[in-house]
Amino acid sequence: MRRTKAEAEETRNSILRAAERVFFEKGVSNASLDDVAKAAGVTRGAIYWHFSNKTDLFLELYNSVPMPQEDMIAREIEESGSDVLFYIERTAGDWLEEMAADEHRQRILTILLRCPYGEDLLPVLERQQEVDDRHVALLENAFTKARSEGYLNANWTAQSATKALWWMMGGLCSEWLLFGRRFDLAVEGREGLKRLFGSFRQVPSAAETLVVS
Amino acid sequence: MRRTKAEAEETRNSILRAAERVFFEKGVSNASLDDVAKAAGVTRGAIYWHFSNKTDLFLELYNSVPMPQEDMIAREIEESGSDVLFYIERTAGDWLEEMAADEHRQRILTILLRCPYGEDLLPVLERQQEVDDRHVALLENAFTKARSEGYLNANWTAQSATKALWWMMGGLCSEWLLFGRRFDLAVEGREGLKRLFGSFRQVPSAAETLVVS
DNA sequence: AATTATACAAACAGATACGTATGTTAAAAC
DNA sequence: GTTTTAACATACGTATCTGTTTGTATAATT
Repeated sequence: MRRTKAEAEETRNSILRAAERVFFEKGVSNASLDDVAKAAGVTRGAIYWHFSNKTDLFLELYNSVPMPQEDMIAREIEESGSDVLFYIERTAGDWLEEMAADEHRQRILTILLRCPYGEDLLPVLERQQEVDDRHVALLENAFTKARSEGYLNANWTAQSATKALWWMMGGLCSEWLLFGRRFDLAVEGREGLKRLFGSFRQVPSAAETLVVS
Repeated sequence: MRRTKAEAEETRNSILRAAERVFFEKGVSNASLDDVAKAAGVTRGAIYWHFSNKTDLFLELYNSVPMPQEDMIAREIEESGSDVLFYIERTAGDWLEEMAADEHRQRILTILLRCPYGEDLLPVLERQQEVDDRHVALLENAFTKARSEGYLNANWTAQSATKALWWMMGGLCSEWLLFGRRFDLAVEGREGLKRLFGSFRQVPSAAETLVVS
């Protein structure tokens, strides 16, 4: 029964959403296209009409997730006049909060973390690495600005601060996503960020003044 | 052709080592028992003789990896008289170095990170969580001792320091293992540890006292 | 020395899962 | 109004993987 173009696009989207759930629950390589089809309320025929195979479906699923606009973030960093560190901390905390609230993102990221990047979906891995590299570069720029404006503790370089933050965020999210969300991501995350950025800011002389006074 | 008991144990071990390589390369659920058998130079008959199925093989592989003796670490923490923080930093750095040198551990950990913990190998996940929880508890004890002895900066609590270190180590290793070892784990790791522990130690008043005395 | 149990290999049967080929219906195109 | 074609469903053939069964040579047992 031929559907209208809008309806077809609807089924395509429902297949993508079903693939997201099924891939998340059973793992990409463990899920069959029939699982996805049943979850979407269609048959494998519909999947093979809209996508060429499972790898293609996975790639399209990966492409369907909207990327955060890095340009905007970069511009905001430029414009964040006073305390750059405060802005970075707030952005990181907000990102955690969005992650905790958005099951869509959680599933996509979990799938990406767990997926066995063997040969066929290697382009996904490479693209993911590009995105990560750009994010790290953005962070390092921000921390460099913070250092040049005297906000960064002498103990930290822009690079080491970037990596410390990046790895902490990564470890935090990995544990939360891969090991069953056993804590409140936003609360624990913001607490950790507070401490880490406290140590970024803590310039000894000022601290001494604080303690002495 | 029946082999002697020693030879049988040898083939069992070769199957386990082959499973480690194959699971690492193709992913657990994507690897067939025939792949493992061929990699081990046997047939599936040998595998089904020594193990009951793939899940059992995976569990035995997981059990075959020797656990670091926590008791010893705990005792060393107790005995580390002077600077507990220095000991923790050194232990963490050594752990990274061992990881970088031991391809065996790398593969096992990668498999564990990527494996789709669905239903059947849930006990593995739970045991892994227990191990992690004990490690975190050990760390927190050490940091508590560090705090009570005045080595820990007022900016950090024992808990927040524990989590910061834990997440940073986790993010570091996850990125290194899952995304293709694009940097020197030991060097970058020790650098990051140096900065983080620098901020742990940096306690103005105590440092002042130390310097003055 | 004969028997038995062990350590596998080889063959077999059943279940998926994949890709394709074909069928079907209704929306477009003319 | 007829034809065409898009959007699927259904059916088919095939490869693969699994679990079991059977075969077999040799070490261990008696």
